[in-house]
Amino acid sequence: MDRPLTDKTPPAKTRMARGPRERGVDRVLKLFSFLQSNGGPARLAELPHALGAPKSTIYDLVNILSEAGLLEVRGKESNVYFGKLIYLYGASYLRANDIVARGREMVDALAKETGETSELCTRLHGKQVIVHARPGSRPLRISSEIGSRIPLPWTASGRLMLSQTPLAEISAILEPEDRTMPDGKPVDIAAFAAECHAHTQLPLARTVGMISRFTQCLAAPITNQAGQVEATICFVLPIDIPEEKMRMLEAKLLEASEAISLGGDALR
Amino acid sequence: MDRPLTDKTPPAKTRMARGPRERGVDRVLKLFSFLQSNGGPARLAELPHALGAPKSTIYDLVNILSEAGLLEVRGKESNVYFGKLIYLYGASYLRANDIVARGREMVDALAKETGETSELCTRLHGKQVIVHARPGSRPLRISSEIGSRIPLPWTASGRLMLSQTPLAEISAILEPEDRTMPDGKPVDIAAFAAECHAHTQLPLARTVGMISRFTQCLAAPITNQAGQVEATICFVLPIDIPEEKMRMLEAKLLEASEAISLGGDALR
DNA sequence: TTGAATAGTCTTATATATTGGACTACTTTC
DNA sequence: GAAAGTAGTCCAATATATAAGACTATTCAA
Repeated sequence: MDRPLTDKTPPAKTRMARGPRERGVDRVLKLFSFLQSNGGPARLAELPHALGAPKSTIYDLVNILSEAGLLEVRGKESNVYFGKLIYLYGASYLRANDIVARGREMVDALAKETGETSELCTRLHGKQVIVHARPGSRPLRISSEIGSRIPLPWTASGRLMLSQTPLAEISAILEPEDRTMPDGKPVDIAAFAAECHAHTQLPLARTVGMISRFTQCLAAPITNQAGQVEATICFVLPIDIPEEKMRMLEAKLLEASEAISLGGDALR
Repeated sequence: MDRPLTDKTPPAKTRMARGPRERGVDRVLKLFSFLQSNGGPARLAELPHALGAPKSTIYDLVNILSEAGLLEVRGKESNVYFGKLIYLYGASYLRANDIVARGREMVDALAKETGETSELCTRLHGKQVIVHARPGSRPLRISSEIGSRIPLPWTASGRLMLSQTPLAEISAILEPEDRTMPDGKPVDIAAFAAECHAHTQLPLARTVGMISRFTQCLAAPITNQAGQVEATICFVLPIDIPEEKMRMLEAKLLEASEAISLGGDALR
């Protein structure tokens, strides 16, 4: 959905170390996180420095993880990246979450049908994550990398995903880093929460020129059986789209949203 | 490719514990492995018993992992399964390994075009793994779950994936559990290695009635830039397929194999 | 309601994983 | 070929994560 100013996935937060030694599991989480934000393989020898971790620890853990298949180490440069096994686990996730599976297909269909960039988003802590995206057929491609994370207040989807969340919880969810708008202004949490809650009755959300001056975003919720917003589908559009086409896209999106959502229609 | 007698993914091996306490990382690996072989969410309270691990450890680790997003804990039953983040990491793997990405597409295309069940396989230790599969249009569907693991000696793909591997290494790769054929007979490693090496010159591999009496498998290698067999594409077919159609399928498969492989054509 | 079973939390001790750093092996540079 | 740098291995010490188990909370049955 709404697109980031930069495609570079931000470094991503992990729990702070509380002493001179750090848990193996935490090191692994940071390693994964680093690899993803790196966007590709990293040299094994670089990792200790990049992660602020001792050489011995990293060499040990990479050994274990690559032996298991979660990581792969390649070439004489010892390039480290995610391995087959993690891919298979990801596939298991997909099989178990058909909302996501069906959402993906819907995104593809919408993009193909309308020619507009379409995305499937979810929430991870205080950010939305682009889970799947299909660029439209416009000459100027507005693309966001899969996996890129954007603070919830920056996006239309974010408002939908928090539409059922009470103020206090919203406040708890948003990390300090998620409380600044793209233009640098701080987020007024109360006002933001109000915007979110407005969408309890209003399935479509729209933000205009929020992340980029020249784009707008139109989003619809996908709800699970319990009626909670689990994900959103959205279009990323140029701001100057004709009124009529806009209507059409809104209709399509609503239709898609209803087709995928699993009932309990809290958002009508 | 070749299909398993049972769809149930086997428990999968992990490094043995060497004392009264076990490393956190190892517990995590076992947990992941268990979840996958379980085929779906498991109750949190069951996990300590299922993994032979202390309650406190598992509760602790699941907390960390679910907070990170690698696992998700749902409902009042506390059902534990893979989370969004692991899916995103899997997607990163896919982006970095376009052999797999293109192989998937090819499998879909082949299945659609020929109506036969088609699969993409890789190797993980002594087993092959089905990375992607598309069932054919036959009334009797021969399906293998994505992620299911089959000992290399049971499959045509296995022979291709070991075609460049020296006997000693093959012997090291095959775990005890991978050295028994479906009918219970032990694998003659030397003979098996010879079969594998035969495929250095011969791109197509075929096994008839090996896993199931009524099916055969036809496989072709996918090589990386270094000319190593990284994966295979294959058809799973009934044994009684007409000679003529067989020829056609062989041609298709060869063509596909050449289209995807990244050169260094060690296998001609 | 009581009782029993199941699920989850918290604390404390000790077995060991993490760490620093010395050492080796390998590359690159001059 | 020597020197300097880079990559990887190995070992021993101690900070702490794992584990045991007591405890609390919740669910279910009668």
